[in-house]
Amino acid sequence: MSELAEPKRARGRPRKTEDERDDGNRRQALISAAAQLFHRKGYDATSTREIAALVGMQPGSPFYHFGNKQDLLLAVMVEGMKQASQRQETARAGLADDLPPREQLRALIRNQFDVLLGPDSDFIPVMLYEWRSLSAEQRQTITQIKDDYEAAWTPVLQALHASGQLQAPVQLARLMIFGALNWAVQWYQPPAPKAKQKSSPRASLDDLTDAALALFLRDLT
Amino acid sequence: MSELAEPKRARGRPRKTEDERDDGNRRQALISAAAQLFHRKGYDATSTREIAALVGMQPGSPFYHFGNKQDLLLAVMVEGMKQASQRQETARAGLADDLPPREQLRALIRNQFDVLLGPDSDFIPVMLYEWRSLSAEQRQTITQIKDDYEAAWTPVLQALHASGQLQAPVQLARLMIFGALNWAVQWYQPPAPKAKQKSSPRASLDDLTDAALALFLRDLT
DNA sequence: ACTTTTACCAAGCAAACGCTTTGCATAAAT
DNA sequence: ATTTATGCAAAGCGTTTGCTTGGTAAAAGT
Repeated sequence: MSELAEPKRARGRPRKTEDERDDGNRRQALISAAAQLFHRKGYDATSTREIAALVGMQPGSPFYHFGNKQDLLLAVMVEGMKQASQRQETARAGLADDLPPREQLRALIRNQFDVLLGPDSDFIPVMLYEWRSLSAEQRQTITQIKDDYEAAWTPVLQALHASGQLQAPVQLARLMIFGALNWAVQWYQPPAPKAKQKSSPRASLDDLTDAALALFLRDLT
Repeated sequence: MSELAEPKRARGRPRKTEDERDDGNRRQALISAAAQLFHRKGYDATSTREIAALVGMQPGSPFYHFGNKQDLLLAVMVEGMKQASQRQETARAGLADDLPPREQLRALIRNQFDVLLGPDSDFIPVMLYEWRSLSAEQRQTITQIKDDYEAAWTPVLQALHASGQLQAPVQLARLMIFGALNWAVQWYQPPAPKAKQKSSPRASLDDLTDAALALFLRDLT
């Protein structure tokens, strides 16, 4: 038998007053929540209901902001690449042009570790490990953005190759270097400040950067 | 209206005759099919029905051989690691012990590329990119096997570090090297034998091995 | 000859999923 | 003051999914 429809009055959800308006940032909240969950559990293992719950919405409401789940995934990746490109651009702008290529590479690597492993670093790992779930056209979109991002590395690597500090062919070297860095998402755990660190003292992002440079480059002494 | 139940007689599925018996290898067929699909589409995006269909079974039948889908995933990974360990062991056995460490590393890297990118190389990529879908205990199982596999690299890297050919700290170097190699799953496309190769001539696995050695090691001339 | 085990098929269940639809409260625009 | 647009809530629809259950033909064991 059907239950009697109880009089649905406004429940305890706090209504927004006029001074705490959101403009467009409920959409941003959805993107952030999706990035978190996609990173922790993966795209397929995350339901749109979970994302909605994390921002305090009802199960169907995210589909007002995004046509479907895939579009939300794409938005996460685009947002991540936008941030990463901005960071990389400001990092490169902060360096003198005549700085030795080794130091330019150091800055690029350090920035990449920050984007991959630093605080609020859910977006890029999602892009790296969930792009299979995009449609073909969406894939092309982010591939283009990613290629632009990675293109900034090539001249630096070419300079290092010309000076003999980098021996491997530049294009393959670039792919392998990105592999070495991006793979850190799989194993890196940030150093625990107050822990005893008895067995394996965890490395900082600066330590990783030093190790990467030592691995890829030979110094010309 | 419900359709009339048509008399269900045995349909055209070919019954196995006695001389084409399978013994235990229907289970193996399931593992292989699962490895293929998990590699192409990912674990979550692959249904057990697809796996069953690929080996010619009915949707419920795989659960006779495996308790659930996760167990099948674990079986794929264990099978892959068993093969990889065997290959690595025979590759190491084929080398003289006093071979220069650089050549030992070359053999290890070449074997890893084979396992990752060679023919029938679905198992290890699945292990590398789908381990999140395992339960905690299952993860521990394959982590142990993987650690054993990777442990073989440490003495070689230590020898290279001692001789000055490898500058980075050994443990971080190992992680980054595996990253560089494993990442190739994301971008490598085998060379097309008859293609024109006008834009980017695709590299062979030997080329990749040479590039990796050139990237990581400095020769002592 | 009889029983047990193996390896499935055939059918379907319950839950979860992505997504749609309708409606309503608020704010902005006219 | 009235209309329009925005940003969801509420409810649910249809499909897909992992998995179960009951049966059965063939092989293996006794």
